[in-house]
Amino acid sequence: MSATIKEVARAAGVSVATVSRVLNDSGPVREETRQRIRAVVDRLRYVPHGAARSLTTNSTSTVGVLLPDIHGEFFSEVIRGLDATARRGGYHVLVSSAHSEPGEMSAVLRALRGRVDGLIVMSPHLGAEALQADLSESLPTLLLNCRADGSPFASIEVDNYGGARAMVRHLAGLGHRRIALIQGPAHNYDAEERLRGYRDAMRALGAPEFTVEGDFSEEGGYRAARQLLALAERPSAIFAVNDSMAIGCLFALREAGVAVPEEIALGGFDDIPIARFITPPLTSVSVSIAELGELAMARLLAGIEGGRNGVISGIGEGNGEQRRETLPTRLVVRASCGAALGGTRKGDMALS
Amino acid sequence: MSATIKEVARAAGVSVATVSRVLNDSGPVREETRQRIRAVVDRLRYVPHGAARSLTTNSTSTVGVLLPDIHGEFFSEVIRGLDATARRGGYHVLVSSAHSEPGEMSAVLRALRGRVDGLIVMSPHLGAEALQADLSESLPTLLLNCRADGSPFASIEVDNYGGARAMVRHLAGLGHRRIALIQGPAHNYDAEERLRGYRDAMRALGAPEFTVEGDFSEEGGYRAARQLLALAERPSAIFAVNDSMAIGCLFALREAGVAVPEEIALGGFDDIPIARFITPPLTSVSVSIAELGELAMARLLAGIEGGRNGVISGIGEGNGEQRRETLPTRLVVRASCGAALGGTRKGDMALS
DNA sequence: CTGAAAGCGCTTACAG
DNA sequence: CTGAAAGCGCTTACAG
Repeated sequence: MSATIKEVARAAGVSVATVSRVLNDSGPVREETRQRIRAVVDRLRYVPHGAARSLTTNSTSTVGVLLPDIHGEFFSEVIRGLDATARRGGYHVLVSSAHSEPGEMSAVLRALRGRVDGLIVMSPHLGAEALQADLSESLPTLLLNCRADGSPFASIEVDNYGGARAMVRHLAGLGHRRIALIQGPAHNYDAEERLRGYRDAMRALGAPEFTVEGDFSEEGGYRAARQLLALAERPSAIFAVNDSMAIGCLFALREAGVAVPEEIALGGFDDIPIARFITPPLTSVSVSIAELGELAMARLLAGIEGGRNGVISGIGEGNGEQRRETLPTRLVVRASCGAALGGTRKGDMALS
Repeated sequence: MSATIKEVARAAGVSVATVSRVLNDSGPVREETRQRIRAVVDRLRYVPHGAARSLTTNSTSTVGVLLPDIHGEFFSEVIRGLDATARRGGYHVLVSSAHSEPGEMSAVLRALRGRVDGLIVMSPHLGAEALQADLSESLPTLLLNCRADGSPFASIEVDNYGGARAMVRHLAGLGHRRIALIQGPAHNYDAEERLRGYRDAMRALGAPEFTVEGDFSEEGGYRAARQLLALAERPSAIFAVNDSMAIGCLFALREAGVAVPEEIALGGFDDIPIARFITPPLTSVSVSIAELGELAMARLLAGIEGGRNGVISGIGEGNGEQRRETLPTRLVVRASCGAALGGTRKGDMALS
């Protein structure tokens, strides 16, 4: 059992009120008293009891983060960004991951009451309206990579649409017309936006659309590639909507003896660290995930602090002034698309 | 603002004590009363206030998880396992990541007081003795992949040593003697254990040791490979102590026109999902990370519940009966080491 | 500058 | 089966 404020007070010969004041730097305290108390605090290794403080201040210094069932780098990176800026702001992060079913999501959201000062919800499966019932406008909330149209909450998302368009245009610029798309999981917002970008770009080019199902996994990319290879008229380029699938696809192409990029050009999305270290290095759309996490947390904390000060924040304050931000992507051209043929790692070219 | 227990009590025409009883299924309540209260709870969407409950029960239903600054799949997987079993047990997870400096670690550990019922600390940089000062024997604590010798806490670790030995022996079995090792970051426990496994195995074979520095990144593997290639007498096999480095290494070999596995055989560690989809597919040591997380959380929760019931648990109960568990690894043989030459994905062979 | 006391929202003996 | 009351460890007006 650790010490309580009462024990500190007794040991320092003061009231708990005074101890509280020096702990929180609130109210005036005689310098000598302050030092005496500080000394006792250190000696007793006293740390205020979180729950007690939460109860009286009605704030928890923690934010809840709900993440879907995601694998790989993305998850790590986004947490890294979220956690770093949370800590800098003096907040803790309560995570809950692997929410594929809506019911689970609801349960967790409920359980968080009184435990968090705000919420970051990443829900590529569920649109904002589906979440609405479980979200409270009185709790600062930020939607991440979520279909957020018409929701009263602020949101941040990656420019999936723009990134996908850029990739298609780049491939088209290299002379490709038969550009196939390996899709992401059904009902996934990121995947759908990338698909939309592809479609619009293809339409603008007057090129034939050409899609095959996928699921964001290497295995899925592999299977999709096999399907494409079985086609009478093969595509001249393949755009996998994430790098994992692009890598699975590349494996299938190599297995089939198809030269990349000579026979089929290849592009991915996400620009995971491994992308530049496969052969040929993978052209991809770069997304700064950690930055996404940082930005999201910064916005949420601003909303929380703003709400505390009665400032209108647009973060679940029910004022309808919900902010919506989009994080830009960047096309990174490497050898897999044929543009940088023979180029080495050093030859990375970035097109904003 | 959400409803409080008092409002529920008033609306149901009972005392708060009775409401509390039905909420917690403690004590007897007339069926009719129970139903009336349940109805009000639902109507008001009442959820008990976490902090208040924590304060009176002196338990938080949350466990803290401290993770080092790790990237990639590992992080996601371990969280997935931890979170899944925590939720199943009715616990929340407070994560804090990116602890590279000891000071940071201390600060976070302090801040967690009164916020968690137990702790999982993954600290490959710091040994248990370094953590000792910041850990309390009165708080159930489990050390993950941490140099835990002589600590009063329970611990779980991956069998890095055994996995590395298995890899070396396998390579040796294929006729290799000049087996180079690409090391992990200095002072990293996992890396050191893998190194130790390599050394012992090489010594047992009477083969010459042969190590070069690395840092667990693709880039580090790339650089290490360049060093090895510059050697007058090149190794005939390279064992990178993680897959990311193996992939960077493979890239360098290919760039230099060295055939894998014909000229140089290659092995990694971790068996990340991508391992089987690179060319050639990577022989690696498989670790079930999600399982590691599940096991760790299960042990911790048992310790927490046990402590609650006064049972001796060996999880930071100060009784010196600290349990130490090791999660086995599995060698997965693919084409990169030359054993499965010409084999396809389907040709994965697993040697326990 | 300092202290006594109320109150945050719960749970839990203790009575009845 | 049910309720009144104490208490968990804090913070914060309110007095002095």
